[in-house]
Amino acid sequence: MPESHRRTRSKGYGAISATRESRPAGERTKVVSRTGPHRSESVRLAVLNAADDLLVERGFAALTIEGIAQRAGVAKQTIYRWWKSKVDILLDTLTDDARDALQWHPAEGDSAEEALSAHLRRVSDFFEEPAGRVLQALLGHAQLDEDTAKSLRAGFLKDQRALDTAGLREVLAREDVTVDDSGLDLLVDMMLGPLYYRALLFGSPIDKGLVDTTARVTLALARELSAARS
Amino acid sequence: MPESHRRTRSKGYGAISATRESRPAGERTKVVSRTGPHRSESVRLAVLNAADDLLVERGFAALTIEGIAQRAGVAKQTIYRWWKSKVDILLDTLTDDARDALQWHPAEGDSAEEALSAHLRRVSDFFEEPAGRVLQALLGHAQLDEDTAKSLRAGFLKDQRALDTAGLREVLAREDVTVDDSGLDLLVDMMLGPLYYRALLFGSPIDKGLVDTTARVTLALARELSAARS
Amino acid sequence: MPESHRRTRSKGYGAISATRESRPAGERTKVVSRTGPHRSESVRLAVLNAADDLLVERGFAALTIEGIAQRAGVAKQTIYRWWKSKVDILLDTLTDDARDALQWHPAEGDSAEEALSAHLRRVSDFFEEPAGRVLQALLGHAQLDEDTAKSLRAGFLKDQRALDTAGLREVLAREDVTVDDSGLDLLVDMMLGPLYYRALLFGSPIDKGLVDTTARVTLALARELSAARS
Amino acid sequence: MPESHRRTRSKGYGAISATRESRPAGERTKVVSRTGPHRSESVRLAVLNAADDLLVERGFAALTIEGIAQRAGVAKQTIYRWWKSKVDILLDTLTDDARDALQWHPAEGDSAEEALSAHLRRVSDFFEEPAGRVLQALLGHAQLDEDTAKSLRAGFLKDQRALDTAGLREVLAREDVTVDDSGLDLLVDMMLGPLYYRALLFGSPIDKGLVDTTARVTLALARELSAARS
DNA sequence: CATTAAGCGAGACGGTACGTCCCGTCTTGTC
DNA sequence: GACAAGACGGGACGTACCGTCTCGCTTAATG
Repeated sequence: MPESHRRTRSKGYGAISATRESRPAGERTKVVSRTGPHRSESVRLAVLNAADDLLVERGFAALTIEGIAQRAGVAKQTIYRWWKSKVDILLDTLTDDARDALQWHPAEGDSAEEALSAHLRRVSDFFEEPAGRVLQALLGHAQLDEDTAKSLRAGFLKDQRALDTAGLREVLAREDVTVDDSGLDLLVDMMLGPLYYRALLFGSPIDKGLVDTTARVTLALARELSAARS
Repeated sequence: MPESHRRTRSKGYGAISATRESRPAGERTKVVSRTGPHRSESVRLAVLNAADDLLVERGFAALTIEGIAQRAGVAKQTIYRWWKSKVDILLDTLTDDARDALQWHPAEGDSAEEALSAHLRRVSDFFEEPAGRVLQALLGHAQLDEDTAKSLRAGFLKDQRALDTAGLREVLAREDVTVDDSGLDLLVDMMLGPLYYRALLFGSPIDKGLVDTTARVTLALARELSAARS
Repeated sequence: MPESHRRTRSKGYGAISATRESRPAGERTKVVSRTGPHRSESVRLAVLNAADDLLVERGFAALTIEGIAQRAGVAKQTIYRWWKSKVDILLDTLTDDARDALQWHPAEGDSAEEALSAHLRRVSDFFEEPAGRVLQALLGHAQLDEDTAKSLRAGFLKDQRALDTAGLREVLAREDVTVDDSGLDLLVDMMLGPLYYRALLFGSPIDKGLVDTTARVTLALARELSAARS
Repeated sequence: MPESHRRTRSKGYGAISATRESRPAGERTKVVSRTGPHRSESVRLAVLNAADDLLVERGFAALTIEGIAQRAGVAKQTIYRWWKSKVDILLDTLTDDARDALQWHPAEGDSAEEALSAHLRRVSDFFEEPAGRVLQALLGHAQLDEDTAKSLRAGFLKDQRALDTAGLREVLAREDVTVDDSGLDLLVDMMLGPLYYRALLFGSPIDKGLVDTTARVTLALARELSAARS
C-alpha cells in the first residue's frame, strides 16, 4: 500500500473548515444537540488520500467511487453520506492541498519584478505537482459540467482570486505602485492568463522566458495604470 | 426535432479531408478494390449534427454514443465503424466548425491595434457559440484524458496555433513590426492567454477592457521585441 | 398515524411469557445482579404494533427493521437487543394474537358435526384477519428459510397442533367417538388440510360447502376409526 | 462446476411455449419483422439451470440475481432483459420441470383406489425433488407477495388444477363414478389438501397411512356424490 | 442517596445486492 | 459490405437495508 504523497493533510485544518464543501455553514444551525456517533475523521482522510492517489496514478477517467471506497477501505455508502460525487471529493482535497502551494510569500529583499517572477515560477511548477493535477482535473471537469464549474468558482477559484489580487497589490506597493481594484483585476488576468493557457492547452512545461516576460509586462502595465491614476 | 444550428457543415469539405481523424491517411491505400456500398455521407452528417446538438442541449456528461445513435437514427455499430469514441466525433465536428470562426481576417484599412482588437473580440465571442462549446468540452476532456489531449494538440490546436502565429505576423507587418518565431510564440501566449483564462476558469463573458488592453500590451511588447532585433 | 388494529395486545400476557422466543429460559441465570432500567414494555408494544401494522399495510417485502424502528419511534439497536430478525418479531406478534383466534370453544348444545363446522368456519375466517396475515407470512417465509420453519414448528405450530388434537378429541367425545392418538393425527390433517390448501394456494375465501363437507367427512372417518378400535 | 440435476430441460419445449412468462402471447404482434440478433437459447438455459441449482444448494434467501448471473456466466443486464425478478426465473423453471412430475399417468390395470393412491404417492415424493423445492419456494413467496401469488395462480396453479380435475375424473370413470364439476372441485381439495398441509406446514415426509386414507376417503366421497346425482 | 450499569434514541460504519445506464463487441437479416 | 436493430458480457452507478458499533442521555436498583 503506497504511502500517500501528501503529508500535510492532517496538519493545519480542523474538521470544520476542512469540510466546508460537504457541510455547508448554514447547516450548522441544525447541529444543535447531537447524540450518537460522530463523523470519523480517519474515514475522511482515507477517502481524500485514496482519491487523489488514484487520480494521480490512474487519471480522472479511471477514478471511480467504488475504486476510492476500496482503496480507502471504506463502504461506498459512507462516501455518499458525505460527498455527492467524486468531483465533490476532489474539491475537498483541493481545499486542503492547493491553497498552500498557491500562496504568495514574496521574499523580503526582492524587487517587485523578482517577486512576481518568483511567484509565477511557483505557479508554473504547481501544475506538475499532485495538487496541481487535482486542480487541472477539476478545471477540466468544470468545462463539462456546469455544477462543477459553479462549485469551483464559488469556492476555490474565488478564494484564490482574492489571494492573487491581494498578493499582487502588496508586491506592487513595494515600489509605490498603486492600482485600483478594476486595474488589479485586469493585471491578474494578464499575469496568470498566459501561464494557465500554456498549461491547460498545451500541457508543456512552462519555459522561463514566458514567466519572466509575463512578470515584466505585468509590472509595466501596472506602472502605467498607477501613473494614470495620479 | 430541432433543426441543427449548423448550416455550413455540408459545404466546403469532402468526406476524405473531413474524416482525417477517423480515417488516417495510411488507410487510404486499403480502399483499392471495393464492393458494396460506400460510406454514407448522410450518416456522417447525421452523426456529427446529432452529437453537437446533444452537446449543446444537454451537456457533455449526457452525451452518449447510444444517444447520438438514436438521435441520428443510426445504428451504434455504424458509429463505431467510423469513430473511436464520442470525443472522436467531437474532434470531427470541431474541424468542420471551429476553423472558420477562429480564422484571421483583418479588415483592410485597420491599424495593427484595431486589427488585433477586432480579432480578439471575435475569439471572445467564439466561446458563446455552439462551436465554442465543442472546443470548450474538448479542452475540458483533454485535462482528464491524455489521449484526448494528444489528439487535440496534434490536430486542432497545432493548426490553430499556426494560424494565430501567421495572422499575428501579418498584422504586425502592417506597421513594419517584425518579430522572430520564438518572439511570436511568446506574443501569441500573451495575447490569447488572458482570454482563455477568463473563459475557461471563470466562464464570464469577456469584457471589452480586457480585450483592448491585451491587444495594446501585445502590440507594445511586439514593438519592443522588434526594436531589440535591429 | 393509524391506530393499530390490535387492541388486546397489552392484556393477558406478561413480558416473560410473551418474549419466550427472544429471551430463552436458559438466559435467565445470567440476570443475577441487575442495576439500571428494565426492558420497556411500551417499546415492546410499539415494535410489535408497528411490525404488524406495516405487514398488513405494505406487505412482507416492504417490512424492514429500519421501517419498524422508525414507525415505532425506536432505535434500531433497541430492536436488535430483543429480537433477532423481523421474523422473530412476527413470531412474537403471533403468540399474542393468533392463539385466541384459533382456540376451540365449542358451543354447549351443538352436535359434534355442528361444533366441527363452526370451528372450521372460524379457521377459514381467520385467514382474512390481521393475525391471519401474520401467520400466512410466517408460513410463507418458512418455505424459504429453514430456521424460520424450525422456530415456527417448534413453537406456534406445535402448540396449535396440540390444541387442535385436544379440541377435536373433546368434540368427538360428545358422541362417544374415541380415537387413538395416531388416528387423531390423521383426522386433524384430513380436517385442516383442505382449508389451508385453499387458503395458501388459491387465496380465495373458503366456501361454506368445503367447510361443511370437510367436517362431515372428518366425522365419518372418525366414527369408522372408532368402530375399528372396539 | 456441478452438472445440473435437470436433464430434461432442453427436451420438450420450444422457445415459444417455454418463455410464456417472459414473452406474453399478446406481445407477439409487435414482433412483425425482426432483424438483428435473437434471444440466445443457451443463455436462457444457463440462467434457468443456475437458478434452480442455487435454489437447491443454498436456499431461496441466498438466491440473488447477481449470484445467478455469475453462476450462469451471464451479465446481470441479460437476466433483467428477459426476466423481471428471481421469482420470474423460478416460474420459468417450474413450467419446464414441475409439469411432468405432477402429471397423471394411472396404470392400466389398477383399480380407482390403487390409481389414486399411486398418484398421491407421487405427489408426496415430488416435494423432495428439486422441482418440488422450486414449487415450495414459489408457494412460500406467494404468501409474501401478491404479484407472485397472481402469477403463480394464473399460470402454474391454474393449469395444474385443470390437470388434477381431469385426472381425477378419468380415474373415477373407471368404476363408473361420475361427479359434476363442482363436486370434482371439492374432491380435489379434499384429496390434495392434507398432503400440501403436511408438506408446507410440517415439512415432514408424508407417511403412507395419510396417503392411503386420503385416497380412500376421497373415493368414498366421490361415490356418495355420484349416487346423489342419479 | 449517590453510584453505576443497563436501556434507549440517534445514526455512522463496512457490507451486499439491488435495478439501471452505458460501454464496446458481436450477430442477424435487409438492401 | 454498409447499415439498422439489438443481444450480449461487463463495469460502475446511486440506493436501500443489513447487522454492528459508538455516543451521550436517562433511569432504577444496589452499595
